[in-house]
Amino acid sequence: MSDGPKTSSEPRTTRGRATRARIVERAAELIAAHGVDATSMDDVRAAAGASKSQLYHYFSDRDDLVEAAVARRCALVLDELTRTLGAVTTLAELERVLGEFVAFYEQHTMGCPIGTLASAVADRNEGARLRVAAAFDAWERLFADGIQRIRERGELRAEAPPQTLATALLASIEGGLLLSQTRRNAASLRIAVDAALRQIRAFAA
Amino acid sequence: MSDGPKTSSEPRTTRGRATRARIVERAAELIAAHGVDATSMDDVRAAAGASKSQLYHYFSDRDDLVEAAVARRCALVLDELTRTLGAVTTLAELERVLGEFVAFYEQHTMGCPIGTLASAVADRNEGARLRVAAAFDAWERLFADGIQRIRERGELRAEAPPQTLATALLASIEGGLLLSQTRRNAASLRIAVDAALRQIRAFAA
DNA sequence: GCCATGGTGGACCGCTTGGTCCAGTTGGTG
DNA sequence: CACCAACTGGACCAAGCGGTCCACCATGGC
Repeated sequence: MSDGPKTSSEPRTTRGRATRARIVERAAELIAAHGVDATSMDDVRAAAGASKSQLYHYFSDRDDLVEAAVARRCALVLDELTRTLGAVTTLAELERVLGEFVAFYEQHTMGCPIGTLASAVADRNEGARLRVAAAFDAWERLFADGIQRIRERGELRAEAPPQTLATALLASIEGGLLLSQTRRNAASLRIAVDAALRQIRAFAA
Repeated sequence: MSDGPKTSSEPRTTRGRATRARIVERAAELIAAHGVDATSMDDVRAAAGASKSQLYHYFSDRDDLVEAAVARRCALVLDELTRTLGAVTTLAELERVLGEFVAFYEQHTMGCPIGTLASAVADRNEGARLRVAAAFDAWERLFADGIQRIRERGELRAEAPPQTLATALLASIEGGLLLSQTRRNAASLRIAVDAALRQIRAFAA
């Protein structure tokens, strides 16, 4: 489950693990800041204070490093999402969390950390694509589990379908973020999220 | 309204206009097929059967050509969308058109022609970003106008907000396409579009 | 028929890119 | 403490990139 067959070599010493981790960490930061295509191996090398041979010692090629960095970034984002969504058990909490989410993007005009990776990687790096797909799955499950808890609590009727509602909510968020990023105006995101939320509320008991 | 201040020179002869158009056309095709970042000036040059000096005669730099190609691609896509959405006047027609839309993506796994451009260009080419934003606006308006016609026809109640519903529908489509493209499975798109449609149907008279 | 202007061909340039190679250092184990 | 695999540094390379330059061709108004 750790990773694909492409990885050059797994570090065997403490120092090696630290070096590899430093490279992945810096690569993930650079990619998050400037995008996959605008991040070169040499940028990573410099930021990590490593040498060329180290990059190619731990990663078979650029795609391999990108995949690791994408996986790392997804893990970080999912940590944050789990922290805010993992404990949601009421409709009010879900609405509050999503409200804060939208409020954040009203102040920081940017794309979705995961969605941006998705379209940068989808048709070009199969390994990285799978990592992003897994991140979407995990995010969607956080929504689905939360909705299910709300339902079990009795706030939603039994026929409310958590999985479907979660998919629709995630799609609204991703689409809303793309529209808002392109328009440099968070209004679209707010409308999209409100619509998805209304859809859920339609199943209120 | 024609274009920005960056354009090197507008062709003054029939031959010049043909050459410029050929370059833009091929650039738009290559970008649609392989993405903005994977399309080099030399790829365009070869595909258009032109010389380097011609590219830089008609466009000040790569960004300028990308902007023109993006605008061209958006225009083509919008033509098609206008053809299918422009005449929608009933809920059933809207549902049919969207059903065909989803069906298409169930067979051809790919991203949204416009959405893909959006995220490739949003933070890197301001001129192109504005073209994509305008395309989103036009698409959204096609939806809004259609919903309004449906409402005026009496199929939707007076309080149905065409503009808001159009934004939510577009966001659902874009998000659904991104999820489906990443997952290589059109199920997410179908769910997202169904949800948006249900939202509209909720205002049925 | 001349000639200015717009259009064209393609060699050329400096730079960055992903990737290779090998000599040297480090550090855990027998 | 010796050894060997793991690790490191960085010079080096070919290919591809965006972009420049200049000599040459086409054409329509005088």
